Amino acid sequence: MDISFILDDLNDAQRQAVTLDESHGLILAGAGSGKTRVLVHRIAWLTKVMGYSPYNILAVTFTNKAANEMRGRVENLIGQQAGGLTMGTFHGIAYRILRQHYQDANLPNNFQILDADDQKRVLKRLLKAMELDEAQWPVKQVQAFINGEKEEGRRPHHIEIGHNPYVAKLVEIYKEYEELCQRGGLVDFAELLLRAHELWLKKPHILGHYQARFRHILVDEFQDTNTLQYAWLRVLAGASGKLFVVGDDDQSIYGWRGARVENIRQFDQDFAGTLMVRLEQNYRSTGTILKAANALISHNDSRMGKQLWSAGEEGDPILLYEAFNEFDEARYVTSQIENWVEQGGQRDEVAVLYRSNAQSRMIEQALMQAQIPYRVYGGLRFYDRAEVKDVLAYLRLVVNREDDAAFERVYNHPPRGIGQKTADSIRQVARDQQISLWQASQMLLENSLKARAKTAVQGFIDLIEQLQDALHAQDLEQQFVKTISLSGLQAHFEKDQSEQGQGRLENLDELISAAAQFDNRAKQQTAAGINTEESVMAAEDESVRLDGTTLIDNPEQSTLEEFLAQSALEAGEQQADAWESCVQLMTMHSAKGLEFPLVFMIGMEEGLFPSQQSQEDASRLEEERRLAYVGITRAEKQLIMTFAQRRRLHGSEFFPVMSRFIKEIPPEYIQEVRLSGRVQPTMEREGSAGFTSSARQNETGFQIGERVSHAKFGDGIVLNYEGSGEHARIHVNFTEFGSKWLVLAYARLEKR
DNA sequence: TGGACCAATCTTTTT
DNA sequence: GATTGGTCCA
Repeated sequence: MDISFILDDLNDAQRQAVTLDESHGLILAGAGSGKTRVLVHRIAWLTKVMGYSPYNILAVTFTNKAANEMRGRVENLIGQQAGGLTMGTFHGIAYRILRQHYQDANLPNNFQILDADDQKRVLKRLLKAMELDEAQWPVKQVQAFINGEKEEGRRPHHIEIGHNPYVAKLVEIYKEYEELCQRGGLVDFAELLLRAHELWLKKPHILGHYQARFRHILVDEFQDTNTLQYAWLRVLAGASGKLFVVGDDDQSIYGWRGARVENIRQFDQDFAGTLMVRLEQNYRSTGTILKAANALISHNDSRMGKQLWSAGEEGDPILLYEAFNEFDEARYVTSQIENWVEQGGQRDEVAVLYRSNAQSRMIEQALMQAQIPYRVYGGLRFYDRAEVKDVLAYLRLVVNREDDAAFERVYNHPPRGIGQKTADSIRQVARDQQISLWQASQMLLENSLKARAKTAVQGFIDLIEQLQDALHAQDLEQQFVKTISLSGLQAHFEKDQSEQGQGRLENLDELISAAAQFDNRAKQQTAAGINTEESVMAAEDESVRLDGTTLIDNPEQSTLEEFLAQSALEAGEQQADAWESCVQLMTMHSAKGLEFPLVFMIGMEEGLFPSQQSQEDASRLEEERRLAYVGITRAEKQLIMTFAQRRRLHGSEFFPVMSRFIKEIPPEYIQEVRLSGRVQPTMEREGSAGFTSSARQNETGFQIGERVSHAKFGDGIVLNYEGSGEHARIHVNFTEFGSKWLVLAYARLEKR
């Protein structure tokens, strides 16, 4: 058999990884070293050469995007056979397993997924019901605690309380939250994994099935796994399954959300007979960029060790620009992008990377002014939008009346006269009786409710019942159309003539067409069902079935339920103006896995990057350094770093120092930019437009050193001023209150 | 019930 | 400084 199509375009290290024998594999894949290629070719090798059925292979990723890309590339390589592979995110796969064995997992068959936002709302309500002060028990912290414990695999009874009353209370909340979710058939993200893990431990025959089935488990971005995911993989692999994990300890940047670099560092100790392969040849960046990256990351201790190299050109030095302030920084970035385009470059070949989202604003303004189209990554994605979630909540309630999270979201949205008091009494009854809000409403209807409230609540109950009837025997698209109109959401948003209201209506239309599309695909899948059935038969054990390819083809689940699950598990791409070539703006975190010919790293300053909060702790600082490493290695041809002498942040002025990460790059790879016609910093003042550097004009009417007085702060001396018009601000050192920046228009300063 | 006003907050984010 | 969440009032 001709296997050249699998091996021909691989380098030695890649080939070694792809052709590993029956052992565990740990592939240390540097940035741009072809890690996806190795995964894809490994799958081809296993199926075409080693003779494994696609049904014996599981490939796990963190994001849907990665899963989709892998599936596409495997299909290109091995064609139709790829359909039999089980591929997906940790959460997606856990979900399918729970669906398949919902009874054994002690879940109702219509259980719903609670996304992070829903979870927060549920917790908020719970804290209120438990009469806990929100200032003392911030929802965010409680949420982080519960998710953190779940991700460590701990239930409330596992947690060591000791004599800590604070922890004791958190555990109590965790416990109540758990009961609430169980009653409502609600499963949050961490719960998906934890339940699946517990299911395996409790039901050996189910575990045995999956262990027998998944002979080879491939994992992408292994450095990002948390404790639970690691345990999950370990249990699944069992004594005979083979793990093939690909990752890069130097690119571990999610420690703050539970990822453990230790998982990749200690892998070969936990899995005997692991063969390690290093992929160090980089196909992305110039020699200079790689050397700079290598030098930077070598400042971290406890690395597994890796040196990226390239057979390509050395390329241009990294450019370093010291801006006067953030305006100047943005202006410089913009002018460089204009140069790039003038010299024949494309706008979408350019990425501007920053540490925190707040930094995008300046760049956006400058790009807008220069009329350069751009796209900002991050922010709300489609299924996260409020109006979309509203519609989904109605449907969730139709599917599962016990879903309190959905009930809370829509019982009075759009407004239908169920006020605070009525809602409170419903919640009270629900809590006292340990029943759902839905049941509590019905109970209240039977006895104590004033006429007006009664009509309102009855109206809502009738609406949901009516919706259910209306949806019966309709296709998915019609179900959404009906829901949007009957719920009153349509009319509600139509009333809003603003741009925002119009946008919401458009999103609802978009949701309808997403539903139509999903339905079509579902029907196609069913039509091709014979094929699927055959392949399922090929699996070794029919006693427990897992449909590996899709969520479809589960007779107990309606298309609507499938759609609801998918919308929770895949928040959806945020729409981009696809037809226009855009400059890409994003955080360094979201840049991981991407590459661009021209990359800017802006705000390279102590306090910003590395961020203030990471300065003290050595391990967090190392993570920041890895983030810088990720940023640098995104660049293919040219890397430009900038920092500013002064920067306005959170409303006040700072004078930052250049980031240590720049100093950690040997100077021979860096070229400092000096602009010939640059305005002297002391002379430079920003007008209200922000990007003109005219000489200082004093529009304030005050002089530096002048004595002034303020109604609240008393007497002081003018230190400085800036801006003009209504943005003009003045810096005053008050005798009693110290120095403050005041907006001149509001301060009503008086001369003394 | 919605608008207006005030206070608190300000890494990074996928599922 | 800008956003967000909460509270207060017509």
